[in-house]
Amino acid sequence: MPLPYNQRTCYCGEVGLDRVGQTVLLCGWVHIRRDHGGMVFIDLRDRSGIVQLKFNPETDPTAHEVAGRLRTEYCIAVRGQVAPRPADMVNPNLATGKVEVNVHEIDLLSTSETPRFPVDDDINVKDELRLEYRFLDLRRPVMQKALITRHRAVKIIRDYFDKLGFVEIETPFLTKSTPEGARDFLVPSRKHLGTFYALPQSPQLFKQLLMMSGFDKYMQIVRCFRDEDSRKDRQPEFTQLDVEMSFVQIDDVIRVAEGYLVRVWKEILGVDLTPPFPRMPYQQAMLEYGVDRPDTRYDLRIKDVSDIARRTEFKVFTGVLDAGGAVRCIRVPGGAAIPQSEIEKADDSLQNILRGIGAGGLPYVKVEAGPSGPPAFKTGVAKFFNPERTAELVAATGAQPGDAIFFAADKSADNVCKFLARLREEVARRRGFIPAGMWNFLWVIDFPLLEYRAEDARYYAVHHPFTAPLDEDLPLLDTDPLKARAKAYDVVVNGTELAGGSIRIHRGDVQQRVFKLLGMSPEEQQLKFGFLLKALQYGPPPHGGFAMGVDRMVMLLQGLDNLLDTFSFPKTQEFFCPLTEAPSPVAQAQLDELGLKLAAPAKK
RNA sequence: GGGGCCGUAGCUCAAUUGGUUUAGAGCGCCGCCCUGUCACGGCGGAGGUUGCGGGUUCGAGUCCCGUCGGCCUCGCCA
Repeated sequence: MPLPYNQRTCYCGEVGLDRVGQTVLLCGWVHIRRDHGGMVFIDLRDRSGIVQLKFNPETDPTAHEVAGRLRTEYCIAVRGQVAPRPADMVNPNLATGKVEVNVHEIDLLSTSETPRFPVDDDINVKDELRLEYRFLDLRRPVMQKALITRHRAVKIIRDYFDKLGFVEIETPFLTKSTPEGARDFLVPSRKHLGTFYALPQSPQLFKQLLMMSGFDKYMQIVRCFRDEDSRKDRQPEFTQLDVEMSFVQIDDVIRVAEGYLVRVWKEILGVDLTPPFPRMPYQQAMLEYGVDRPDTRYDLRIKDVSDIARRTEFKVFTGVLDAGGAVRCIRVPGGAAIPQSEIEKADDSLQNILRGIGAGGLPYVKVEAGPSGPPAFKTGVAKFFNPERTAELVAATGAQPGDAIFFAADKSADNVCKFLARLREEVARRRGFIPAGMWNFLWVIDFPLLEYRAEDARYYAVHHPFTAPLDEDLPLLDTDPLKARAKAYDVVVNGTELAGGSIRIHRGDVQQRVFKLLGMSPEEQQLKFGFLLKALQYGPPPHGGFAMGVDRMVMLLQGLDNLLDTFSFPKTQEFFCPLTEAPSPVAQAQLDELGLKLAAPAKK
């Protein structure tokens, strides 16, 4: 019998003791049916939770008859009376477990095929299948919670920035390709045959132009597109909080960014962060942690022991040092207890993991109490350390009996960083050095402005080509560009880069100098960035800002290690959408209209 | 772009060195029974082109080649 489902009285999860005696009208999906032949129980689910419905054949034969035909995921509306459960029938596992609804009327709104997987929190199903049936996957309470949390985080951001006087301004999705940086997604133009728009990798230049337009506080929650291979924490399209401000220095931007992070963590997690967050120069991060996004929840800091290594007889050490490399190590407290197999034998041994990223091996020593007092080394490369070198290394690392010391040696110091950074992570995880519930926020600052890539023999911008150098490093652009530091900053939390930004170049002459350093001729500069250089001629204000990965933030807030569940409709690693089957071939007529001819027939 | 692992019932998995008939199990599904369950229970049942194509072999889920898809990883991601 038809029920006025538009007159729903409340959500399932809101049916509690306070509603006992009330008549409620509920809408939702059949979570599970328990049919006793006589009495039928249905768990009804909506986005708020689950409540038990009771169908009694004696009092409500018509409704009971319908209930007997219900199956999982049928969509129904019911009207009935809320009743307390008998004391011994209370279900403590259900938020609404103290009550049930005696259903008098039911309306079967639609039936359902048997779902390909249960609509439950704990499922063990391949991601691909979940994506194909994403509409069912998203019915699962844990997913509903994830998307609602995402909504709340975004709402907090908008409220926060609105209150501070920021204006949210949309920027184009169909824009100009900028070959610098990631690979662009291209969109062919029908009006201008043979030319292409690119989807924005970020609204970087538009937000700078908005500063030149006088909107001195801009923000946008915006989709960005990068056609680079995905990872479990990377999707081809993702969402950024994009912020830009005029007349600011680094500290001003950092204060604004810290403010919203504090609010989000407080309001979503109830966690009190205490600004200002610590700041760490890039150099220190690389030396002590091996990465520009240090996880400071555990120590295991890297020590450079090149001086000691040089005076050993170990050819691996002396060899890389002669070649201008470095020898560094980390001390692992209690590391002597790590079994040999885990260090060098097993398939997933530390050594094999390091070899997988290019290390030659994993030299190490275990530390034990020496016969006459001072610690001694054993196993591994212990034999290359005479008593003097041993004492020096013990002093340098603070090693105690029972520890292990792992070395990385390479003729490239960058590689040494890479190896030990990976080792830190791996050891911390395996040895349980990562404390739960800790949120270590920090700013990494003083990034180099440029890096040099030998493969095409030119400089590249570490952040992006619009980042300003530190004022005192400006002269270095002509003398020693690699030494110039940038007015750039990244927020790192627990080893994840969450946001990054910079003060931008707001002087045309400086911008052209940087472009030139990046190997761009004046003609090329005009071709690629003429509009920026033009705008810089009309009273550009000093400005800077940052961008933050919203998806990544939501991932952190929910304790996920996978970005997929922060998106409503994500894609697989190969950028395929199992739900819509995008991308797909298009009609020949569409290609003709765009003046496109395929070099090879489309697959599938 | 490179490397690795994987693909068997609706789902998650099993199937000895290539060899036993009809490729199994749990869950789910279908039917009947059951008035207080909430992991409901009992009895019965259906369900498979082992991703796809080729090859080796007396014989292939198992071995080889190709292909499609998924995941991990290196490169890449200013």
